[in-house]
Amino acid sequence: MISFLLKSFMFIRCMDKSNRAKPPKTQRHAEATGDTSARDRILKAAEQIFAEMGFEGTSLRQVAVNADVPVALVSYHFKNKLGLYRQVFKARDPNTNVQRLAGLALAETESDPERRLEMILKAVMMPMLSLRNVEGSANFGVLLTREATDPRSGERGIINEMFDPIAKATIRALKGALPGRSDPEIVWAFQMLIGTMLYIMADAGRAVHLSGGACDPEDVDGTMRMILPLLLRGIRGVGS
Amino acid sequence: MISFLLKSFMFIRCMDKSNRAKPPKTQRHAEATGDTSARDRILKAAEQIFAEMGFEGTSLRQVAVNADVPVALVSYHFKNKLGLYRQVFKARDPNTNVQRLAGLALAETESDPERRLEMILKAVMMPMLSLRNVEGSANFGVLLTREATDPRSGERGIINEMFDPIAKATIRALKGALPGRSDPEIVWAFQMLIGTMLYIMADAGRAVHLSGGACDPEDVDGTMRMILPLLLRGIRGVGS
DNA sequence: AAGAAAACTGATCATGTGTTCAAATATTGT
DNA sequence: ACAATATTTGAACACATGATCAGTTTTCTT
Repeated sequence: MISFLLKSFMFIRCMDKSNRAKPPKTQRHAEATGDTSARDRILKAAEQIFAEMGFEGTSLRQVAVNADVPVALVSYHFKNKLGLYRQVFKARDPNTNVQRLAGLALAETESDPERRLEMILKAVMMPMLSLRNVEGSANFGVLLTREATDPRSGERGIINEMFDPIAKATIRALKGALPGRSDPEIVWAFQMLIGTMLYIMADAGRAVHLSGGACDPEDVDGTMRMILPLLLRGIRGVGS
Repeated sequence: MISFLLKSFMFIRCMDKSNRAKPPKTQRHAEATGDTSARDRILKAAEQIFAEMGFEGTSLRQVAVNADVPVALVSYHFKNKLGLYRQVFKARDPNTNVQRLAGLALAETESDPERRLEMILKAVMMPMLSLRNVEGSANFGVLLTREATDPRSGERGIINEMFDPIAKATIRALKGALPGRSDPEIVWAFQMLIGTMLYIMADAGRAVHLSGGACDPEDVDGTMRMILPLLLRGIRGVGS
């Protein structure tokens, strides 16, 4: 009788496990077999929920359910809710910022100042905007916009830690491409660039709504074709 | 003995009350005497905390403490956390949007298209940016930026309900001031305008940080002097 | 002055939160 | 094969949350 109950329990437990998207394996085994490790699944789920609900609005239990792991495993891998949050950014950091720095380096080689400025803007915006089209990366732009406009972001220090290098490199590049401009002019131009980019990344249908469908941030190429001349003309200015 | 205990209790209770910043009065009495009513104090405290902590991160208890009222009073006046949130926006709506519509109407009377476009941009941006300098209003810009970039904003409907009129009026004005431009061009220009404005409003020291102190959004006039030409040149375009 | 309505208050509820812990299981290095 | 280490698991904790309610006080109306 007891064994029957045990078997029933095991069966139910087994069924429950089998409902999981992917059988849970340890990290190293997962890497070997090509499966996503539990750690990666947590990160992926966290990115999505953090983007949708914000830092405070996200519950670790919801993350755990979406990642198909028990809650305690989140704390084991990332110690804290804040630790998980920071790791989500850390995981995205290299991919986008390396692309940007490479683009900026390319721009430096362009002698025509007209085209040089355009390349700088493209180098900064493209790696971010095109995340919308990369499988499973669509949420990061929203998350980044949240963090960049959150007053409590300073305490977490993520923006300063992770985006100061690319920000300063961009400002330096702009200064090189726009000789004669004052430093404040350059920084404000940079702020306009970032503000516009963030707003587009966070857009959840407002552009479509206001334009009757003509403007859609999902269409990265179309968006760039329209927004780049606007920023370019504004930053380049009348005379130069 | 019982009366002694009662008196002690009353005394403690009285002391507790006397610690409150302002003696709580009912709404009508408060209006008559010029004091801030409990309802207004709740709204004011809510705006500040919603801005700092976000919708999910805000606790009604914290709002109640800052407003110096018992928690239950918040639910009494605003039914819900969401009800409170919506009322914070409703309370700010007329002041800013009336100013903007008035500014747009003024711009319509300007015949010089050059100056007309400048007046439109000023009409849209100034009422928002200058909130930073209005006593007790500094937080609303941050709150609005949060809401405008929150994916869950659609469910609440605040942005669509409250800013569609001014958005469409602005787009109409831009279209009038920029004949020959396609509709998508106009909408993307509008998005750049709003994105830049929101990012500046939400700025919590990043502009100062990147510019070494030269760029400070707190200085509304200085900010407008720098950011307006950038947007103007971008939107106006080369030919016109 | 008296009754009606509005404003206020403290207590309580069910629920969900982040985090911790000891025990079980799997993987690795020797 | 064995010990050491890394990962996984369920249960539990202490605490905060939004919301509700009955009862009191204040204000308004007549």
